[in-house]
Amino acid sequence: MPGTIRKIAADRWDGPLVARLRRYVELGPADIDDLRLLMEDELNVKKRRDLIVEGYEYHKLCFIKEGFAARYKLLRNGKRQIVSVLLPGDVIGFPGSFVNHSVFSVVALSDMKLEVCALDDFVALCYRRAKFGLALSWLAAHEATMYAEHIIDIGRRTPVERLAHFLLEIHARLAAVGRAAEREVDLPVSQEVMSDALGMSVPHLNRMLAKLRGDGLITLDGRHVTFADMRGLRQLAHFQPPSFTRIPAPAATIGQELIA
Amino acid sequence: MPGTIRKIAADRWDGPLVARLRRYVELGPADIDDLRLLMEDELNVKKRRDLIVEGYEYHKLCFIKEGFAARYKLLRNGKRQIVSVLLPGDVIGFPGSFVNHSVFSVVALSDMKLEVCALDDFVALCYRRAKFGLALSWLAAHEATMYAEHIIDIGRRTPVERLAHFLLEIHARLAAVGRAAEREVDLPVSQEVMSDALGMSVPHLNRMLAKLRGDGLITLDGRHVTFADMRGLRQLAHFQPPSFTRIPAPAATIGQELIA
DNA sequence: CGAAATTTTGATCACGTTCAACTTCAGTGG
DNA sequence: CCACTGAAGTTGAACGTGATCAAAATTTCG
Repeated sequence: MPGTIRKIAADRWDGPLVARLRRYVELGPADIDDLRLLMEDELNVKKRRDLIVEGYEYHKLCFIKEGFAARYKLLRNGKRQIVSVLLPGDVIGFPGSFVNHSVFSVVALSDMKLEVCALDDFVALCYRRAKFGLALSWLAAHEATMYAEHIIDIGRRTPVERLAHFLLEIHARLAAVGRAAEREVDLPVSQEVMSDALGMSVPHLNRMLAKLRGDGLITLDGRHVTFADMRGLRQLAHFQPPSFTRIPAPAATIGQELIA
Repeated sequence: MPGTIRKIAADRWDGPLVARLRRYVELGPADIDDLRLLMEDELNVKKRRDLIVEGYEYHKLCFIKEGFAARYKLLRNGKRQIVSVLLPGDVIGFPGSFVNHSVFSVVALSDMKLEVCALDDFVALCYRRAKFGLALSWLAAHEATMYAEHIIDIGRRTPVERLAHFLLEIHARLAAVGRAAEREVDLPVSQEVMSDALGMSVPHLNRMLAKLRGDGLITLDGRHVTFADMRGLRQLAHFQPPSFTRIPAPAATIGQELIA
């Protein structure tokens, strides 16, 4: 692998954004420099703060460096449905920044560190370097896949299965960014959040948690989960993490990386 | 508006794909030509045929010219959850073509006409014209928004509300491609499909349909729905269609279109 | 230490599933 | 032309699951 020295230099700034995009596409030093220049701001957000409020305009992309958040909608009857739990490496502002009036709200579930850039600036970069537009599409496909799995969860899985699936998903996603060990996780969320994500009541969620424990599939210590029987849990949840293709390199312009 | 003659010529071929992408971005004659060249095939598919089967590789994008389909997953217990109903102008292969082994299946709900292109070819085009990569992102954001709304539906709306929301969504989407009148739709799907989409049993769906009829919100004649009280239905369903931003034009290269 | 948030447990009951039978309708072949 | 078939829609009765409400136990945090 040539150019090692330059590569390391550019990597000095490697936010969660770079790590995330690298799952889909090769990024050279020039790419990373471009990305860094895009960032307007490093933002610190306190727990329980609303980041995006339904009905307002919001045209930024925020990349989570640290902390957790939830994308949700509040219904007239006071019920809340959480659409997705956001972890380090995830993007806030998708898909909200693409519509005129945000349809969902996002709230910080813990203190957070974010990197912010304007959507318009990102789009401008995409025009200059098409690979970023593609990376955004891949990221969107990833997001959509998780949403779809969430639909399956809520629609046709029983409450225990749902919970099992949720635990495995969170574990897999945290492990993918190096924040979880092989067979354990610290849950980033309260039971209320889980129940709002999984479309059930808090007491029932609690009982299902107890059931998983009783069946010897997990052990619990506060919010620390240990997967006692990963196989059994996976089977119960029908869990199989999707593996994403990488974006093909441009055919005509091989070596573009080196020029940059 | 200059260049009218060329524009009309190019517009002669305007599949549902062009109409769909135009919701997000300006397309010039050169763009449309490029798109047309991409298309490998026009495909006819019979009702009940599987288009994508879970677990297999699939790396094409299909644009629906005519007909309906459903993206779904079958669970071990025999239950089926429909993730989304696909209408003319929609894309088959998203997000399935972005993962190594498709997680969902797609089945034709009616006879269909499709335009097919290879994902790799589309990606190659994106490298040449960045706007297509962005268009794909926007389309993906649109898809993700619908999925998210579907999660809300199943998770926290009551069965009647869910059904009402479903009817309104299908109506709005069909109207957007000119296949539905102001206050009526021909449902493209059976009650079994609806129940699998909404995560309830067929009998219950049927009763909720009867309830909407009884409450004077809709009238039914076979699969022809007339919205007797659109306001009331919208309120019941908390329905508000998202409106999408358009992709900003490239700042530096105004007039790029003319060169092409 | 006091106050608030979170987790746990219990009792009751409505809602929606399940299963079953029956109806209606479109297509098909005798 | 009508009987046959299979798919789709409709209705009913019984059961079980998970929501709801309430309260206690526990932890976290100001």
